[in-house]
Amino acid sequence: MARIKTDKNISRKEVIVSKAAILFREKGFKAASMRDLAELVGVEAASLYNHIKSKTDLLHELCFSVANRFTHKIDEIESDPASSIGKVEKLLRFHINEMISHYEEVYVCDREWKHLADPYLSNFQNQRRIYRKRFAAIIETGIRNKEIKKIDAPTAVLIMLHAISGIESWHRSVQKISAEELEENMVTILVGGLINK
Amino acid sequence: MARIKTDKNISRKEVIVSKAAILFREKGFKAASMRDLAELVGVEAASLYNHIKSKTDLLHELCFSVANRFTHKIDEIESDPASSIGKVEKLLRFHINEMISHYEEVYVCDREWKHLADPYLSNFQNQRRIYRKRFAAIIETGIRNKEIKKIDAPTAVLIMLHAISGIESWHRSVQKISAEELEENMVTILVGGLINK
DNA sequence: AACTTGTGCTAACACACGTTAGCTTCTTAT
DNA sequence: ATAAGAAGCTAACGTGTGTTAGCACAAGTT
Repeated sequence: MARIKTDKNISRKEVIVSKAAILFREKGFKAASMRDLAELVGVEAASLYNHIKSKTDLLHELCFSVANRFTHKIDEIESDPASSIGKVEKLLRFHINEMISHYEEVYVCDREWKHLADPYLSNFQNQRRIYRKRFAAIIETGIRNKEIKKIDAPTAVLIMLHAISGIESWHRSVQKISAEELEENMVTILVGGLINK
Repeated sequence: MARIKTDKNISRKEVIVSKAAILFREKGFKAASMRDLAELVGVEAASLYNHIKSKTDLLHELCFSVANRFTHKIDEIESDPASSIGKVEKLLRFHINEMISHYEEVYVCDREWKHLADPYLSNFQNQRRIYRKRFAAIIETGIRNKEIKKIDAPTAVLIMLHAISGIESWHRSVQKISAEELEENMVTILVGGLINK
């Protein structure tokens, strides 16, 4: 009889959720089976249900924990006395670091949210839409300030957010530059592409 | 008895493949069932097999037709007497236009290739790796020429390619800027982020 | 020590999936 | 008109899926 190993302060459910992130990232939500997950956790599939409600629930858990982190960060940044370009850079660096250090969860949230079920799906889409609007608003302020080139702000947001998800390829590459170098390169190119002049 | 409608010069198989692109884009490869596809085509699921070999085969078809278009384009651009930055811009514009006008196929190729089966999977990964190296090589030449900032070329490639896949969000947004504006904005930001001063 | 709760197991269900077999019907060429 | 091939249908297969029921053992509490 195999027990799920837990360190102090980490519930068995949390262990399952984080293993699920790894599995969903690797295979995709639909292609990952509960039996796969059970094997990864070291237990029989049915045993998982002592800790979780359903497979979809795992996805909820992952998606909203990530989404909430970003929402809190943009709250913080909006009330930060920095220039617009400074705010953009801060947000960008936050995204990059999240993608580097919480790779699996962020990636799964990014790519697999489509498989959420209503009402979570609508909630998620809403939260996402609002986040992007707030991000775009920061850029628009920068454009009015002449800090930022005259560009379409939603397009700029879309470029940034998707460019960041490219860190997935960095994670899987064999010859990696360091995380710090990666961050600096991304900021140089992306912020460099926005700055007026 | 419902027949698959075909215009001149479009085989029934091609109709199925292009409907598959739409479906796979919307639901993801694994979540899309052959019965879904059949309904979209206007026929019973079993009837599809008079025209195609398997579900996976549809994915092969899609992925390689897209990948080959990009391979041919980079062949063409490499032997083009343009500056490095000019080459990058041309390739970037090609990607953007492909993503705009062959949305479903390009998107599916981008996101669902993981579900290819060997040996196609290895072939695809190989082709992709080589393509990215060639793209990076163009950028590296530009860096040596001082046309392009001193950055990590593979990172620049990764940013560009992923930024482009953000056009997905543009497609699904209600208030769209025009395709031309989108292209110009993306080029401004991305090429602008590379140019040395 | 006794009891309660938590955690695991095996077995099984109901269902959805990709695909095949076998037959019918429509289209086309002789 | 008829034969041949293309394209459709229904029925069914085997398999893998998420999940539940029912039971056994372990841990924690009184």
